[in-house]
Order: sequence, then structure tokens, then C-alpha cells
Amino acid sequence: MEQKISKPARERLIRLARLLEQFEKSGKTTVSSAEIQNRTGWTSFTIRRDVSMLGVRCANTTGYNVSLLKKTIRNTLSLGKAEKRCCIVGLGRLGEALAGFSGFANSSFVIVAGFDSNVNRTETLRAPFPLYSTSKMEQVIANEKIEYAILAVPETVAEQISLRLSVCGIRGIVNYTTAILHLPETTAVENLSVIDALQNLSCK
Amino acid sequence: MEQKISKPARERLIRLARLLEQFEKSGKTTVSSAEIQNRTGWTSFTIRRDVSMLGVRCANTTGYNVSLLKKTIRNTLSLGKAEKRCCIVGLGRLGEALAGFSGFANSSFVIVAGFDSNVNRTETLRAPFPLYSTSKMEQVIANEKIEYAILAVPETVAEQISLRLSVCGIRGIVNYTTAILHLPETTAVENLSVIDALQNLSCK
DNA sequence: AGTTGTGAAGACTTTCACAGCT
DNA sequence: AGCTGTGAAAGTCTTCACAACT
Repeated sequence: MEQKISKPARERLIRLARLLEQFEKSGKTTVSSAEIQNRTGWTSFTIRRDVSMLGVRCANTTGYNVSLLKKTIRNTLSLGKAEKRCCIVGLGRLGEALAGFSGFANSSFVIVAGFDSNVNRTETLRAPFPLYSTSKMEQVIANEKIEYAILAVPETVAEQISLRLSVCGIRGIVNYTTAILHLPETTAVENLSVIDALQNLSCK
Repeated sequence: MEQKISKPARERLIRLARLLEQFEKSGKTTVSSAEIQNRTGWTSFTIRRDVSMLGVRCANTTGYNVSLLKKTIRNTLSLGKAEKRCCIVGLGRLGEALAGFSGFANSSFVIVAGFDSNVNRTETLRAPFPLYSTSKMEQVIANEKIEYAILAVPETVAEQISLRLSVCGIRGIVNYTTAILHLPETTAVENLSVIDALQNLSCK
């Protein structure tokens, strides 16, 4: 059965796993695709199709077994297994906010380094991980075995920095800038620009 | 010709408009779909199809006219026309960073209010727009004719706050939390959770 | 009885290939 | 001559409808 799971399906499953975790905590043991539809807006057809892509039966006549389905999603998509090492590049207001974000604690992602071209900032800022000058980026990424980067630099330098990250072998970049990053396919990009998001909303 | 433009096409056109602006500033007057492909990774077929959806011819034998194409995209998608009024809900580290973000200046989005349930924070924080207790949200949104909200509250309250925003008639929410927001279709949602983004990258 | 799992249909998006335009 | 614009094909994703399972 085991088939490649499409990107839209993966995105939903990732979010579904988190929803199931909530259900689990609140003591819910079983959930039907119809209930998930009510809670998320995704149709029950789509949810059943997504789940069937996992290739493991997680349901009986009362619906899905909450913790089994959660576990199956996390295993199949390798979520929450191994620790994945990340860095933050650009420690302006946004980078600083991300450095203090508590939501990483509950995930398998660990921030192990921060970079900024302004040495003053790397020396002044307090963070639960070491900060370096951007000039040391290649070296630190290699030594620390960093796989993912969160890019929060000014738009004007986003392209060149992302290229350097790609050359270092970074596997994925979360791009907070509006810059269009076109990189070798060894480096994936997820765009999280607030302006793009607002424009998508407004011309809907 | 005038046809509904698909969501993927809209997303690309929004970003393309920004790229064209860069080109315009650098003095480039003409660009071919092949060049755009090199710069963005989208295929030239897709770009030509996207542009043809605009229903206006923006090209001649040397390629697209940069400023004409930019203008056409912005007009068709109503980008950058009227000022669109936004608020930030949740003034923790991330909300604060967004409040100070300079990138809004160059866009048609204006932040006109901030909300937080912690009165201490709304009184202490400095921002270029007024801050209010979340209890005044409904009232301020109506008075100020706010259409879009940027949601940066703790995960636990994201759902209920988003529902209140929807009831107020907010047209779109940029959701920085990992919460799954399911709202009436009068309120669109764009999800920008960093954890989701990282997980999407890692199980690619 | 009630829900899932899934083949088949349908809708949507991308890619191809080349006519057509300037 | 060289590019775009687009009908048609291919590919992908979602929806439907119902058999199958417990």
C-alpha cells in the first residue's frame, strides 16, 4: 500500500497529529472523520483518504483510535522522533522573538545557534543558545550539524544568505522575508511572509 | 477572457509583482518568462499561463513589459490600491516584533490597533498605534473599520479569540499559532506557524 | 448500525507543443 | 526571429458512492 503522500495531505496530517494530541490530553479516545471535519473544515472524504495513505488501519466501527492514529502519523512522517537541529539567521526584532519562543520546547526542533551580521547584537542579546557573527555561519553549521534555518534577515540580503545556507547543506529554510528564494532542490523553502499572507487574504 | 484566477496562480502573481518591482528599480524594462523561471523556479509555462489569466496582454516579442505587467497584476488583484486596516492581537514577543516591523510601510496594510489581555502590557508597550485590552476588541474593530487581524496569542486561546474576530466581521486572519482555526467562510485564514513550517520541511 | 477504505468520477493545475503575434 | 498565448494532454488532488469491515 505504502504510497507517496502528497504535499497537501502531509500538511493536513501534520496539523491533524497536533489536534489528536489535544484530544488525547482531554481524554478523548475515539474520533470519527465527521467530527474531524466539524473541527477543521476539511471534508471527511479527504481526511479518510489522507489517513488511508498512511497504510495502517487505525479505526474500527466507532471511528479512529485517537492515540493510535496520532502515533501512526508521527511515525510515518518521522515527526517528533529524532531531534532536529536548527539555527536562526538574523536577530532583529523578529529573530529575537523567535529566539525566545517557547513552542520549540514541545517539538523535536532545537535551536542551537543564532547569527547576525551586527556583532554588537550577538554580544548584547541574551538567548538560550550561542550567538555568532554571520561570517562564522558555514563553520558553525558544519560543527553543530545544523539541518534547518529560520531566516529573519532584511529582505535585501535574504537571497545571498539563503544561497550560503544552501551551500552549507542546510536541508530546509523557513523564510520570513518576502524575498523569492530559488535554491537547489537539496534545500527546501517554506515561505512565511506576513505581507504575502495579508495579500493572499485580501485578494481572495 | 476574464476568468477566476486559481489560488496557486494568485500566490505566484503576488510574489511576481514584488519581483517585478525589484526589476523596475534596477532599471530592467523587459523580462521573458524564461528569465522569470531562472529567478523563481516556476516553469515558464506556468508563468505564461498565470499571466494570461490576467486577461491583459503585457508582452511583445522581447518578453513582458516589466512595469506594465506589475501594474496589471496589482490592478487585477487589487493589491496596493486602497489602504487595508489591520490589528495585531496578542502582544507577546512575536506581537511586539510585528508591531515594530517596518515592512508594512511599503504595503497597503496599516496596523491601526493592538490588543492584549494583559493590561500591564498594553500600558507599558510603545507602538506607533494605540493598544487596547482584548475586552474592547469588538468595539475598536467596529469603530476603526478594521478588516484583517494578525493573531499572535498563546495557542490555548487562539480558537476562541479567532471566533470573536470572525463574529466582528474580520475578513481575514494571519494565524501565527499552531491552532487549527475553522471559521465561517466570511473569514479566511492564512497559517504561518513556524513549527508547522519546520515539520513540512523535515518530512518532505 | 455505523464507520471506514477505496475504485471511479470529477475538478483543478501543470505541462506540452506549436500557432500566432509583433 | 523570438517570444507569448493557448488548446489539448497529462498529472494531481478531491469528491462521490458504496462495498466491506467490525
